[in-house]
Amino acid sequence: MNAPTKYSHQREAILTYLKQRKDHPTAENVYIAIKETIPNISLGTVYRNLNQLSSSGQILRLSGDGKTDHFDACIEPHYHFVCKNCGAVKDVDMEPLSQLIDEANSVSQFNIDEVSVLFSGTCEDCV
Amino acid sequence: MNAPTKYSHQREAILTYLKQRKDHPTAENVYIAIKETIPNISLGTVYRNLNQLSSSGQILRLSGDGKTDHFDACIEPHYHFVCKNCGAVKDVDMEPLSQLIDEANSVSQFNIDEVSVLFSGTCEDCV
DNA sequence: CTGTAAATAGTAATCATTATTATTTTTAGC
DNA sequence: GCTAAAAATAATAATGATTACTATTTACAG
Repeated sequence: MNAPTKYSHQREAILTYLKQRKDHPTAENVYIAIKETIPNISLGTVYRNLNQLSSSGQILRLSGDGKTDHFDACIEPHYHFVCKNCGAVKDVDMEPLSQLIDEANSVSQFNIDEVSVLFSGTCEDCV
Repeated sequence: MNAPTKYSHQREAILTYLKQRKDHPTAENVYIAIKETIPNISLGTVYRNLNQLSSSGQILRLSGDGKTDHFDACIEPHYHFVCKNCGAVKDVDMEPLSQLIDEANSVSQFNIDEVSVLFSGTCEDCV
């Protein structure tokens, strides 16, 4: 089991901030936003808490744009899109395919429990 | 249009090496392997050529394990798996769903031309 | 209250990747 | 085969994202 978790004002603020966003901020985005209310918060604290929140399943880490990770407080399975031009990460409002993981497990020797579906192309703001 | 491409011994070796691998090496892996035959090759050269080969569509870049990119000389659409324990990236031998991109385009305003499906869990070597 | 362990701020360090630059290779035209 | 221009290279410095370190602060059980 993991180390016990103590309450922290900073972690609370990070989670609250993420929950009220519909986009998917990076650690840097979160850091800048939280500084408005907690001016002396440290970037390391943001990273540590994002790691803790995602490994405890409270938020989702979105890798895959190759560079920086993005974070999503909506932990329901859903698909994402990344714009090759501006780098924005957005939700794709389609029904996730429930059979994907089962099918992958049946054709492989792996023990699969997760799937990430990431579309890419150009977003509506980058014509 | 891109800069014209001149032949290079190093790029040839990198592509040949990638084609004969069934796993999906990182830039570092490629660098170490190619050094066997071209001892003074530079890591920067490996990165530059992997970038060039992937942006010209000759190889595939696999992001998504969060850390390092992996490269795949098989450019046919197919799905991948990453082991959360050892980090290995492997192929999943299932038929890719051709309708995924169409469906995502029909429910969104994005101009989607690519999709990456990445399963994760534990591989057969990490029991 | 008090002790202890977790969390923090501030900073240094690491890792993957890209940029820079002087030199070498490729290759097209003679 | 030579020659010249452009691309590619090796070596190294620099960057950007993330993690590690450390002294101090905070949460909270007894």
